[in-house]
Formats: sequence, C-alpha cells, structure tokens
Amino acid sequence: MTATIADVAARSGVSTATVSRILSGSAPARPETRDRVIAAARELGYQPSGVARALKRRETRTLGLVVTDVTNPFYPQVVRAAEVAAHERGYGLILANGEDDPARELAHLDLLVERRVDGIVVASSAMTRHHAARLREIAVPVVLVNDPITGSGLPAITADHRLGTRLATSHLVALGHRRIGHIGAPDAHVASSQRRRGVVDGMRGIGTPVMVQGDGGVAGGAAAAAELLRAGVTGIVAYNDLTAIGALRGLGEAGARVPEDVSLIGFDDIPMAAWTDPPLTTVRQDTAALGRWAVERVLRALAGDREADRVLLVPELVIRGSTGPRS
Amino acid sequence: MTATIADVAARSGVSTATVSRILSGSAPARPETRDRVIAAARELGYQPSGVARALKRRETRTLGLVVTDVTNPFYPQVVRAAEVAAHERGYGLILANGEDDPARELAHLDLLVERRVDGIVVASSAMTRHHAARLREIAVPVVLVNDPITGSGLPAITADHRLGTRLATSHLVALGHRRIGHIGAPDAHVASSQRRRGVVDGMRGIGTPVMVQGDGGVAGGAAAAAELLRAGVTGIVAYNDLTAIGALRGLGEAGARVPEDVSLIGFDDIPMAAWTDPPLTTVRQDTAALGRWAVERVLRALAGDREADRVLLVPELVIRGSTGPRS
DNA sequence: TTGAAAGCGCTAACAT
DNA sequence: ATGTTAGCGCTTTCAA
Repeated sequence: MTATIADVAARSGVSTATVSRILSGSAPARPETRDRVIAAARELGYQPSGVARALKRRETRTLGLVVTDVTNPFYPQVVRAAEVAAHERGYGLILANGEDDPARELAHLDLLVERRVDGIVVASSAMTRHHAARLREIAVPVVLVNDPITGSGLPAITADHRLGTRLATSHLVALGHRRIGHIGAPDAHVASSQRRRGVVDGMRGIGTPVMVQGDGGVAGGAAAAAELLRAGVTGIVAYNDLTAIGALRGLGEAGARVPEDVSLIGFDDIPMAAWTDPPLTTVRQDTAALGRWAVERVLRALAGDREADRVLLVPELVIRGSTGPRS
Repeated sequence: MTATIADVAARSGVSTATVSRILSGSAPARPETRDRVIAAARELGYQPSGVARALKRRETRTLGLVVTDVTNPFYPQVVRAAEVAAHERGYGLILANGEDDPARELAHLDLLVERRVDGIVVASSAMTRHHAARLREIAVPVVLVNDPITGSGLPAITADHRLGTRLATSHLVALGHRRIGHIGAPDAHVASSQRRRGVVDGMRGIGTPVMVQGDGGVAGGAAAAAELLRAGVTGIVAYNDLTAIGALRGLGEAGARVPEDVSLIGFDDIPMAAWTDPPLTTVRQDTAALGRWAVERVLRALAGDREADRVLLVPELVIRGSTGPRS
C-alpha cells in the first residue's frame, strides 16, 4: 500500500501532527525535524491522500464540468480553457459528458454532487432548460455557460448571439445583398432563437429574411442551403460554422459559387473555419474566455461572492473569403 | 450543511449502520424500517458523501484521463468514449489536459495520484515518452492509448499506424500513381515514424516516396503540399487529416486540382474529413474503441488482471473523393 | 516547537 | 434484523 502520514511520522520519530504541519508549511518547525520529516516522506514516496484531506477540510479542490457533447467542435476549447484555469488554482476537473440526453445529465449531476465537487460549471443548454430548478438547489456554486435562461438566478456567461448574427447580417447588407436567408437550428439548441432574431435585426428596414431550419450540424446545413438557393437568396447567415460548412457543400453541389453567387457567414469561428474553401467569414465568440471565466466565477463564489451576475461577451465579425459584394 | 448519514439515522430512529445497509441494499431489512429510512433520506435530501465512502472503501470510483490536447480533433472522440464507458460502470473521470507540455503533464499525474483515482488512462505521447518510468511506478493501473513505446510494460491500445499508411499508399499505387509523397509530422508526434514507414512499405518494389515534413496541423500541410507539387508527385499520403486539409488548400492555391492532378489521403477520419471539398479519402482509426477499451482495461486491471497486453487496432481505408486514377 | 486526541462521514466486523 | 464500535488518513484544536 501507499505510505500514510503515520508511516512518515514513525520513520522520522515525530507525531503525525508535526508531519502534517511541516509538509503543509502551516506552522514553523525546528530545521532539524523539518529535514528528518521531509527526508522520510521522500524515502517513502509519501503523497498525502486527497480523500482524507477532503473529508477533513470539507473541500475536494475538484470542480465538475457538464458539457452537452465534447464532440461538438465548439466545446473542446471551452473544456480546455476551463481545465487550464482550474489547474492553475490547484483544482481538478471532473468531466461529465451529456450526450445530449437530459436524463443522463441529471445522473451526472448526482454523480458530481456525490463526489462532493466544490463547484460546477454547466455548459449545456439541455441541462439549464430542463433542470433549472435542480441546479438552483445544488449546495455548491453553479455557473452557467451559454445559458439562454435569463431568470435562472445563477451566474452565467454568454456570447451575445443576437448581436453576433446582426453583425453578420449587416455585413451582408453592406455588401449590397437584399435577399438574405438564415439557416436556423432546432430550438433545443441554446442560441437558436437569439441568433434568428439577430438576423431580423440586421435586415430591419430592408426586408424579411428567409428562414429555413437546419439541424445544427453539417448535414442539415447542406440541405437547407439548397432550399435557400431555390428561394433566390444571395446571402446566407448560418446558425453556426458546422451548418455553414454544410451549406458550402450544398451550394457547391447545386452549382452555386461562394462568394460569387452566394455569400455565406458562419458562427463560432471553430478552428476549421479558417481552412474551408473559401475560408469562412464568421462570427467569433471567445470560447476560451467562456471556459476560463466560468471556472474563475465558481472560485469567486467559493470565496463568498454569491451574486447572480451575468456577463455578455461581445462577438466579433471575422471577414474571410466566403462573403463578397452582390454580383 | 448537507445532511449526513447521522441525520438520517436520527430522523428515522435507527443506527447509522442500518441506514448505510438499507441505502446501499447490502443487507435485508424490515420493510417498515426500510420505508422510514428511505423517507427520512428523501426528506433531508440526503446524498451520501463519496469522499467519506472513498476513504473507508479505499476506492474513489474515479479514473484519470491524461490527454495531450483536447483541442486536437482526434481526441474529443477518445475522451467521449472513455467518459461514457466510465460512467456506465459508475466511474467519474478527471480530465487532465497536457497542453503538449511534459512538465505540466507530470504535475497532472501528481494531482491524479493525490486525488487517489483508481486508475489512469494516458493518451499522450509526450507523457509516455518522457515519463515512462514514473508511469510504471504509479500504484494504480495505468493504460496507454496510442503509445509508441513497446517496452513500457503497461497495457496499451494503438491503431496499426504503419499498416494504415501502407493501405493508403497501396491504394494510390493501385490507382496508377508512381511518384508518391508523404507529409510527415515532427517526431514528437506519436505515430510519425510508424506512419512514415508504412508509406515506404506500400511503395516497395515501385520506388521511394518523397518525404517532406509538416507540423501535424493544417498550416504545415499547406506548405508541405506545395513542396511536394514542385517535386512532381501525383499522390500524397498525409500524416493526418489536419495535414491533409492543409494540403488541400496548398494544392488549390498552387493551381492543382484534387483528385484530377493530385490524389490525397489523410489519416484518422476526423468528423470534418467527410465534409471537405472534395471529401477526403482517409485511413480511419476507431477512436471510440480506443477510449472505451482503455477504460475497460483499467477496470479489468482493478479486478485483478495485471498483464501488460497490447492491442493493435486494424485501421480501415475510407475511399472518398480526394483520390482518383493518375491522369 | 511538538504531541495527544478528536473528528470529518462513511462502512464493516462483530455483537446481539 | 439491527446496534456498537473501530477505523479509513488526514487536520486542527488544545495542552504541554
């Protein structure tokens, strides 16, 4: 078995209390004993048990991160930023993957609570939508990422989706486009209604956008783009980059060139967006900031700040090759 | 504070032992007491402390997963499969993101050991390369994913990289290509030498491949492809899909059409590969199997199986639109 | 500066 | 079928 503090104490001829103090530096000690203890600890390869410490201190120094689906290219950046931020402060991160299944997410939540994580970051719309009440009664701090529910009573950070698609639409309008379409996502997606509204905002005084529905992924984007083409649009704002990449294909197969015949804008700025052909004009949201802020907010909550503040991140239009003047 | 087992015991007028037995179903109880205890537990919103249980049982039911970089599109699938497999068996997963930094990974390892995870899955070449010794002395089971080190003495699962690029190369040869190039990755990458060798294997008796170096990512692929074009190749085997996607761009910018002028093959079959233009012919490795097997292997080790077995996954050539007959 | 001892919340003998 | 008790490995009073 692994060495315990008692082993170290025995080996160095002091009490466990002294070992604890010396190893944690929580109290001064005579240099001589210090050295003996440290030597003994090293010789035994002693590593304090986080479990025992957690029981005593009543904190695990571990956070939970609930994510809808790591496989969606939007999330890894959030996860990474969260992990880095947590690790910087000495916290571990338990990852809970929702698989887009609300029941499963609830089970995960129980798992996290039972594991006594010190706080939870939820980056899952399904979660906040179906289990808002449950989230609010959790004993530890919960922070939401990309939460559409304004009245959740929990701290949250979100990109301004509506502003984002408005920016995108205005860009299209500025390029001379007048018939503009939007490929939306199912309502299950966090931001679908906000992003839809932004397109309407952007066309105010100009006309009404043609609304079609995708599936939030590549396949849906391809089908929807063909539909928009038949409707005669010259500009498309897609729900996200995945949808836009699908649209790129759908357009290509229908014989339309981008951007000569149709201009196309995505959302998120996933890494791939810069590498499509043509490179995708898109609305960037700072995913790293999302993850980092959420973790830091949890930590602040742990330090006593129990406010339910919400931060709205300003998205940025990244103009690349998929948009151009109406021909 | 959260309710403890003592609270439940007091409220239902039994001992903590009885509560423990009933809630865990580890021993029969009179239906009447059963009901009282369960009711009390529910009323108090009691959730057993995993920390206390872990201390007593000497198992945390938590696994560690060390990953080089979640942001690399190859990993999320592994992570997801691992998480799902773990969760199915009631295990949680602590994610440790290496950020491609060996020192950082070592720190992560300590964190995991201190947290007393029951086992560790390492999906990081940097890790196995620099810290093989440290890994071997860890008290809990360690399983390697995509490990290049045959002599590590630890169970491991890896795709047969060499076979994969051989398959790819043979496909090119079968299509009539004779001048074939390979865009390799820096040696820091797990599989670079294996994949390089596979290309040589595939050209045995035909010639020698032109070897150039990428960076394992999109940018490097673009530059390297241009180089290969100048060398007059008509077929390219890329280290991975990211590299191939870069090559696609590099080729396009240099005025070469794929597959009419140059055939191109990737590796991994990341989700994006199906959606490039043209869709990428690639070598698929079953990333989900990698993650799932690793977790299951750790669990088996926990059940007593301490063998250092290695499994080699057979990759599969997925023929899409980026390869065609030499024109 | 150091030690003795209690206790964090649970489970598992061992009793009854 | 249920209760008593010890103890998992730490930290932290309280004493000395």
